Amino acid sequence: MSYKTPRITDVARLAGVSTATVSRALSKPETVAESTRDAVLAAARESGYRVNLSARNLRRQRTGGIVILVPDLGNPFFSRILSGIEEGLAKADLNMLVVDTRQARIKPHMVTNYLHASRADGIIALDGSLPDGVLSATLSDSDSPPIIFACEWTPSDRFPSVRVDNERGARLAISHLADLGHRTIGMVRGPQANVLTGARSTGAEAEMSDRNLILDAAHAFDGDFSIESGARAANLWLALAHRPTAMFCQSDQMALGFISELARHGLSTPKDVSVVGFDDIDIARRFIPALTTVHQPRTALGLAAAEMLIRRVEARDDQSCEPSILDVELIARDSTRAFEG
Amino acid sequence: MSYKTPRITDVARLAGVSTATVSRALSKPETVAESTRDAVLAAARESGYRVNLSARNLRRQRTGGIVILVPDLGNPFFSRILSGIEEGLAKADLNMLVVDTRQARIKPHMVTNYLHASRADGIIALDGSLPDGVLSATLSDSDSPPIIFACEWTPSDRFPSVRVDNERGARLAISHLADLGHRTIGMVRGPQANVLTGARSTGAEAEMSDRNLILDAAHAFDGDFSIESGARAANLWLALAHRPTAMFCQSDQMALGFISELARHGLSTPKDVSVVGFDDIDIARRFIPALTTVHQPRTALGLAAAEMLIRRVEARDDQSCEPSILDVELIARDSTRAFEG
DNA sequence: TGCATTTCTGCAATCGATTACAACCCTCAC
DNA sequence: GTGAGGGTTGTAATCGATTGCAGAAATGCA
Repeated sequence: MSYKTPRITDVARLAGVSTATVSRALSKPETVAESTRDAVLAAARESGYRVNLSARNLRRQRTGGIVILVPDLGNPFFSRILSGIEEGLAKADLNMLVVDTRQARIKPHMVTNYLHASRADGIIALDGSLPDGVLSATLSDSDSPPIIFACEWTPSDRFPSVRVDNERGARLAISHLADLGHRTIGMVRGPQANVLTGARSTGAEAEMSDRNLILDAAHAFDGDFSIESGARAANLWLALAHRPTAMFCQSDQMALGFISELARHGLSTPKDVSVVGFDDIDIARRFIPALTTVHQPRTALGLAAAEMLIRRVEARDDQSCEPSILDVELIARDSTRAFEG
Repeated sequence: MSYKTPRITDVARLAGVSTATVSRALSKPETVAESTRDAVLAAARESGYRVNLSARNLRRQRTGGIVILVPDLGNPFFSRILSGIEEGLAKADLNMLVVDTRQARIKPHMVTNYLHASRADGIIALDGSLPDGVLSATLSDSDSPPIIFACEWTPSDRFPSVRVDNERGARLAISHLADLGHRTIGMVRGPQANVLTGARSTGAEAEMSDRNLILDAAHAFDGDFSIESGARAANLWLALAHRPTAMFCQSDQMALGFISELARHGLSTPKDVSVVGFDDIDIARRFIPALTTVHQPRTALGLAAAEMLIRRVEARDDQSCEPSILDVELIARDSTRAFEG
């Protein structure tokens, strides 16, 4: 005994009205007489009616979904951001379509597929390094849905974005180390082309120069924000003849990898070197030593991104492109200590 | 100068054929003559045509999306599983709709919304603790899409699932500690009602009893798999008059929280207590000390779940309900050592 | 050449809801 | 009593693609 899903005509028949009335009673209740509305609602409940979203979306010319482009889903840095995004989207009854852009880097057309209005009503990109071709296609195609960047952004900055003040964060990190008396400060950078790497490097170097410190090129290592790249940097650091007494790692993951690898070689943080991270991921305050780092409000950032996007989806003419910049904060914990010259 | 998105009729006109032919040339190329096909493809390329998914889905009675129910998106444990799922779904050209079920616990109807065929073609639940009402509704409603569980499962086990052998994992953990000479072993459990808690507790206790060890009720603490609940357990452990010399924590996060909190009180692992975790999250091998734990193949698990679901979506009659059980492995690292009586 | 297949294509119905428009019923004021 | 105007409701077009069916064209075979 299997029943077909009830359709709007079934509800209409049951309530003794037309489908138009059912539709209105359900989505614009105030336009329908109370008695009719009650009858419709009762019929809907009785039959277990649920609107068919494909049909609604086709008619309304929308999809009810927002695509989230994530550089690497396996990276826990993104999980709280996604959580914030989901919270924001749920309010507007939008779904979150999560797409990992790693494969997409190889096959740009995979991403292009998502940047189309029939797939999603909007896009939140957590990945600033999307192929140029993809984005320009998006810009020129009048039919592509609004896109905004969160955390990262594009170098050209032609798209709206929500992010933290990365330069200031980096300055805070350097200030903290300099205030502790460190004079030779090294750095583990993110990927060369990454906008975050650029902003954090700029901020760090500006602060150092304000304080008459210089960044020795031999003390700056390239990483990719991952734990293991931090560990690799540690090995380079170990090989140095003159080691910096403090390190600014541009992500917590790299900081943890760095500290961990040093520990394997018998060196301890902060005794042998002070380390500052960036992000304040969940494990940072529970690591041993607890990591001094620059806090990013990740959930709030995701939420803000969702809200900004919703505004654009609802009012497509709002073309103001001001990035929304959230504040960062240095959290001093146990991975840094005063330099004892 | 803004162009409307081309529709199938535009392509048809351009290629000088009917919409039916365009549709076939695009989705069943072998049924169309080669010359016609070429003309259609050329017209499609020229006009920048992309199929409207709402229309296709309406007609085909599908949605192209799979809903993933995640207990807590902020928890990095899930990120690699999601990554595996995404990989599996992408092959079948299915989207991943991620839903956080935290709010849903308060508002069950929110979840019910997702369990409907017009929303998704299938469901992967990473949350075994969904309200009973929700699931029974799903079972009885012939129109709800296939659902499978990954990692967790339902106590009744009436739904297919993909998971690891949790009992065996727990036995491995206890064996490892017992082999190291520990005779009093404590435990930090997950939430009371959770199936994982049940299986891991059962396995651990079975192994202990096989070895003539007993679990003192005072040595078993309740947690919720989170870092902070591990830290709370550590404080209870500290208050104990007779402390177990080894602890089995039912999640890595709890193990890390436990070790971290002890460190704050000046105790060190494994010198003062040996600790085994469960999951092998990314940070485990980089924690200080590196965490001994039971490895779960999380990406593979997500991938397997996606593939199993795809099979069910494509052949709805396949009602075999055998859970697929993946293997676990104990990874001995530095958080455990021999008991020195 | 003539008839039977096979291959290819087009017509038109269909998926299920939304909504512009028109029609209707009331009430109320003059 | 009549017309204006507000409130409700129904009719039917529409969103854009897919596909069953039947007809047309091409091919095979005797």
